[in-house]
Amino acid sequence: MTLHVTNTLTGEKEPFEPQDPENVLLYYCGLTVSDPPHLGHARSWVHVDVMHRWLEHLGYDVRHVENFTDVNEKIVARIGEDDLGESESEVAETYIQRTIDDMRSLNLLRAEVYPRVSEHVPEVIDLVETLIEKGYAYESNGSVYFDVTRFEEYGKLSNQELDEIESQGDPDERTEKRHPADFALWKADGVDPDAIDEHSHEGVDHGDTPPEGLTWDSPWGEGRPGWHIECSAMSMTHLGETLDLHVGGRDLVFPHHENEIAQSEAATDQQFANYWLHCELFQMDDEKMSSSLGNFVTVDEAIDRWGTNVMRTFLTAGSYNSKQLYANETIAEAQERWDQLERAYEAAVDVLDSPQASAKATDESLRDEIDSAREAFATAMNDDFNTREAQSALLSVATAINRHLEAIGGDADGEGGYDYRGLRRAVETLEELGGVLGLSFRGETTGTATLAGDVVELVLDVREAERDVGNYERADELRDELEALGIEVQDTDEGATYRLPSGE
RNA sequence: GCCAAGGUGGCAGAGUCCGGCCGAACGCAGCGGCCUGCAGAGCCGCCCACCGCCGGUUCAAAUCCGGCCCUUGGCUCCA
Repeated sequence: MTLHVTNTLTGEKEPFEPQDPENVLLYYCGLTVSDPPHLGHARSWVHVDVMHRWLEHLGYDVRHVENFTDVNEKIVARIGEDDLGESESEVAETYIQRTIDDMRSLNLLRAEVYPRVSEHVPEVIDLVETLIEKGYAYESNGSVYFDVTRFEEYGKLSNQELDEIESQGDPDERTEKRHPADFALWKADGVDPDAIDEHSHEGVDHGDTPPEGLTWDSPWGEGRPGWHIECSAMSMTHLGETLDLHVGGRDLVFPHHENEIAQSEAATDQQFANYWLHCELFQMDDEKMSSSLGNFVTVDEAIDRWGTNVMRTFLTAGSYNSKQLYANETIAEAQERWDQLERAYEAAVDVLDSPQASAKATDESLRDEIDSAREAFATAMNDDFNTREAQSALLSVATAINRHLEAIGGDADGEGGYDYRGLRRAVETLEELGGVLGLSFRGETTGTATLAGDVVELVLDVREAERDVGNYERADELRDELEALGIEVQDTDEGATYRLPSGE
């Protein structure tokens, strides 16, 4: 089965065929860097990252471009707040750095480039000029608007009729516009102080001298790029006129992506993107998580608390295009899934790297289960990146490992022994397919050469001595105390084993 | 009001495009058993679903068609 994706443009699940059979041009609508990234952003990032990884797994060379919108009145509104910075670009850089740090801690593959609006203003101006020349845009009081009535297919992405769209943009723009749904490509002058007020955090008062944003000279006078135009300018600059995949949040379908299509296709007469994929949003109780509602958990808080692997397991616990419930219970479940994978992985590595792993032992059912898990994983991912099903396939590898270890058990020195080739295949499968989900197994087993590990072993030796003399009360205390530190202790036939908390 | 997505067990979440293998996956929670000094982990088994409601098509529907109810998102900044 080949890869199929759900295309918002058609509403259908379609076979994915990039223009060039070896390359995929992927554009992801990145953030406006005016607030710290939250888990909602992380959810989309991780899903795009998984798409990227799966496409590479399928053999494509993925050219992934992701922008930072660093010119926006919301950024200007943050000037002077906390230690964010004293200018629009300083505030933007503060948040860009934070965003990049978060991306790294989520184990995201790097994009080919992360273009910023402030470095693409000449391209924006060129594009706006083209649109005016072709009659799709008009200047009004130093601002330039896109004329939606000239673009016949306007509304094709969000399925709306033009006369049902009431208006776009600030109220005071409306007098300058020919049609209420026309949207700004270029805005005259600097940032409107009212906009600063509107976007400032509560309690922040800039007084009589509101901060000012950047402006650029243009054929229409000093001004700033409109909100939507930058994505068209940047994606064309770095990926060309027609993208294979354009991905973004569901909340951007209208007006942002609709407007991108209009301005891009009007300018180039080419289809802007062949496949539009939209990531669904988090649900918190009965509303979405968002910056503007303030009901978010930041990425760094989440990573600190749960760790990268658990967060990625959580974020891929549903399909990218279905809503996900954000709740402690759903995260705890992800924690459990990840622990199962990691425990099985570590157990397999332990045995694999032991003399009990035999060159001749073969466990057909282990091998069969790995093969069918690999197939199930591929089928799931090819079916519109069904990450939940993919996780399920991974878990079945873990079960197969445990079953094999259970079956051989303490009898490894006897007839059978552990199936070296089977376990090696299992370990590689977890690494490879887990890697597609961006999960990384620690690759080392219990008893590592860390100081923490040495100390734990020391405590376990003491505990073992207590057990030998039947002092179970003290032994249990020691175990409880270790577990209070996050160290899992397990008594087995070969003595106690332990797992350090992730990150240690 | 208009546009879009969705309503599946106690929770979460696949399956719906291509009707039958769905008496509904995977996981969590719950219950038994194995193992264990105990616990955990693991293994084996079990419990819980008339798949929002009503009607239709069909030999056969969670899956197709029609109507209705409800939820969420978009129509203002938003992943």
